[in-house]
Amino acid sequence: MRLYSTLQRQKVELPPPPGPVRMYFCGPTVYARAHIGNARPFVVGMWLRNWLRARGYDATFVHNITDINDKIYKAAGVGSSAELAARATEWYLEDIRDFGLGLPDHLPKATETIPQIVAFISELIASGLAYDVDGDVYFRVSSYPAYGQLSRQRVDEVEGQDEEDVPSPRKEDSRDFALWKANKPGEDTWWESPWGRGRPGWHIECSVMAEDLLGPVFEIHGGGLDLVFPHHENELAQSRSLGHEFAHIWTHNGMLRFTGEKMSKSEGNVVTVRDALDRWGRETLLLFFLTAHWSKPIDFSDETMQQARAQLETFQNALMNEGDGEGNWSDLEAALEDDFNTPDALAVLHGWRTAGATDELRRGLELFGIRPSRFDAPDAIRELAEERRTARREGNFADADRLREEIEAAGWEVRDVADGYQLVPR
RNA sequence: GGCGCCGUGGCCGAGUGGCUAGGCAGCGGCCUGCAAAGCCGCGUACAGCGGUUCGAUUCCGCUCGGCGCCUCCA
Repeated sequence: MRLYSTLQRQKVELPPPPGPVRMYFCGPTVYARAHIGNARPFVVGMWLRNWLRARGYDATFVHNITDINDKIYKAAGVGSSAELAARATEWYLEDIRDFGLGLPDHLPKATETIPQIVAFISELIASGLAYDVDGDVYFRVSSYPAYGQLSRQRVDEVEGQDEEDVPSPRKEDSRDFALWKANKPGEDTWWESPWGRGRPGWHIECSVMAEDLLGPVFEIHGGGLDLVFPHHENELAQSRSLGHEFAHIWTHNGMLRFTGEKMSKSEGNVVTVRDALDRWGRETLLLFFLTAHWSKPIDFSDETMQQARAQLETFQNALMNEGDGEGNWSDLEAALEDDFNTPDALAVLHGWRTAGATDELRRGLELFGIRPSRFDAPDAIRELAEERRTARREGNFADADRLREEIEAAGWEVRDVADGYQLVPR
């Protein structure tokens, strides 16, 4: 099993089963409903974990929730930031549950990791890798010569990472980034720390949550491509400067595009997971994600979603009857072992479909959480279909056609098959 | 300006130095009372220009175009 890693710029082999394979994928900041792009790391992470387990790996998946930061304060306005974060966390949990892929092994929250974060920052300070100024603590970028190794940024060309537009005069170096931020007026959520009241910076929480649950060395760190710099670069710097290997493989999923651009809250071109689920259903959405390689961008549009839906229907049709074809499971393994190539895997599934290898097909789709539903038509529809069947037997095709139209008007399609009929929702 | 990704047939989308990807849509056919589903067949694609090579969609260079990051962002 190998995966393309941003750090090494090539596919990196995973140790053989049972591993372990410990995975940490960055989750969302909770201050609004998650959009579909936010869901990609979750979906890819769950697929990967489930697949690794199926392959005999001891896989652990940690997916964090950032429930404290500037955006949350801002979005909460005069309301309670903690309340907003709690509500948005529930939204997110509902959303990911509804994908039907199961849940990560751990869903840590930044606000529940504060003591570990404080301890980690203290260690950085004690090692001379960080310094505090009036209640703020910054990581000293110059103390870590390998800084920039992940994003291939040259340290001297990196612009300042100031949270506000004005460079902070308190920093030794504009590239230094905050580990701890002193509480400011209007910020209603804070913790006591050796540096005074405040709250953790964005990057440190991920280093700490990952190491807290997975240890100082783990196999895979994932997240959106937009997090490579500065977020992941900073995580890597914090942890490695303390001598921890931290993650070995860094996977970055491609951006979800909508109206030609990256879907993002700040652009406003957003479709929430909730809306997409309601409109298209979870299986179509999953199939949609399957159509593109995880590392590539993917376009969300009516057309691409309709194509996904059409594919899903062909699978559903195939699984309405048991086939007696044979499928080669290793074909699917080959596709997934090589960088988790789901479009390639999809082609294998279609091969099984046309071959009538329904056992393998069902098992293969199940891996991705796609479980074609049974179609149980309501009694009223069944009665119409029975009536139509009788009419057809008697050669009364005018009535048969009229009944079909009635059934269609009620949202169902009748298909005449060898031993009767099938009812499929339209 | 710096770092990086990508451009495959109407659409989506893998992949490879020479051998059919696959799907969706379309067209033709089989099947069907008519349909639907399914099956068979068809389009003969790799942005452009150079270069390397016996041979390039696949390697190198340039051009054009799209995208991401460098600021919060999955």
